Amino acid sequence: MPAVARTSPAKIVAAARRIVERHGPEALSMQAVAHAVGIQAPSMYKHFTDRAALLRAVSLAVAEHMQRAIARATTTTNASDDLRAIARAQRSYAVRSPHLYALLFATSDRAAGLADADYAATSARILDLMAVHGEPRHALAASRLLVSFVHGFSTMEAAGAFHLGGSVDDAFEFGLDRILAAVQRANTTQPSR
Amino acid sequence: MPAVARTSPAKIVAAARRIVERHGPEALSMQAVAHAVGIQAPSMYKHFTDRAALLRAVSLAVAEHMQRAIARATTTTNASDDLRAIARAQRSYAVRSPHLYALLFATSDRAAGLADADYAATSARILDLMAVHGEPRHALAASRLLVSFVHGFSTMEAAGAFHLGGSVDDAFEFGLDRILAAVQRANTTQPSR
DNA sequence: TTTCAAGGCTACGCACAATAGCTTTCATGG
DNA sequence: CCATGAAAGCTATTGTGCGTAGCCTTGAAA
Repeated sequence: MPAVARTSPAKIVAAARRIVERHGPEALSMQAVAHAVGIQAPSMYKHFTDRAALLRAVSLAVAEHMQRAIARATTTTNASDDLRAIARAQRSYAVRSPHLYALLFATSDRAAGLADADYAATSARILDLMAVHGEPRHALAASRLLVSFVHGFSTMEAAGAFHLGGSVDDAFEFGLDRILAAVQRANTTQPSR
Repeated sequence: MPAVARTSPAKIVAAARRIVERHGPEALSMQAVAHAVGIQAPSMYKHFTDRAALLRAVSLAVAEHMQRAIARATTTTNASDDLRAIARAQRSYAVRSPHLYALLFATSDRAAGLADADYAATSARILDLMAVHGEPRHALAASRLLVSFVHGFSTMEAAGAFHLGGSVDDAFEFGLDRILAAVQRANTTQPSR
């Protein structure tokens, strides 16, 4: 290859990620990232075609990171425990890094939204686990129920929407318990009440 | 009052709302709104201190509009029907106007997020209904479960996240059924299975 | 050693937010 | 019946940020 190479796409993404994590996506200016990696703003365009592309790269990196965190959380001992672990890992990530989490679901004019393929791995894992934990014919709907709850809860918690008192942790566990019980396979040891 | 008055805050908010609804929040420039109401961009600042204030006003108008839609949906015949109706109304709104819906939950640096008070009415209504439908001591957690599901599902549907086939409508009704059954009061006529 | 492209730079154009300061219009009070 | 003053408009301007144009440097490869 050719010339001096003062930085790299990976370093740029890392710097951009840090900025978004701390100050939100609108704080992500090409200039800020450029200075963080020691180059001038226009040189950014040698690595990413535009700001949207950079944001997409950050989204992708975050998605991979979160999927790894989720994968690490599963114990593979039993399906419902794994579903719980995935749910907790997702919420934990969302609350710890709300800006990064929001990025994954941003729909704003396709600026940073991820392609279907990026969710495929985790979706498939949840679907498989749900087919074991519950009735296979309801596995898709049950997965959507669980995933919607976890995503909605995490988003609202991160946005500070739960302000009526009561333990937010307890509410999450309550929801998790009720959902898993409600979609549980009939012939299991634990009865539904 | 004083002078010509070619427009009004209400008209400006209406125009701004239309722009956000159609093209998303980032399409909301002061110039675009100004032209839509027939004035020049700097004159906008005679009505709103800055862009964030305008966006906040739009959020508020949308919140009121959606709350009215939700209030209209309730039949007051029985608690679980009302909870279902509220859930369906919220999802319907989110899917029909995803940009406006997203605005209500935007946390981005407090740009457009709403204050606690704006949610109070609907929150309280759901909490009351849930106290009737389910065990009162679990009403808060059960409300959070239901609301999280509805919000998460609506957001993900609007973002096009449900792409694995199957009926999205059915999945929503499935989730609603299971949640309401799972938090139902014990001494009710309808058994949980 | 010559070439050439990657990766850096400065200079620039454009879009948008926001401010400054002027002008117009009408409602009110002398 | 005017004089005043505030509301609401305007043009001009500044600042910031995206993105492009075009030049320079360097090292790898021919």
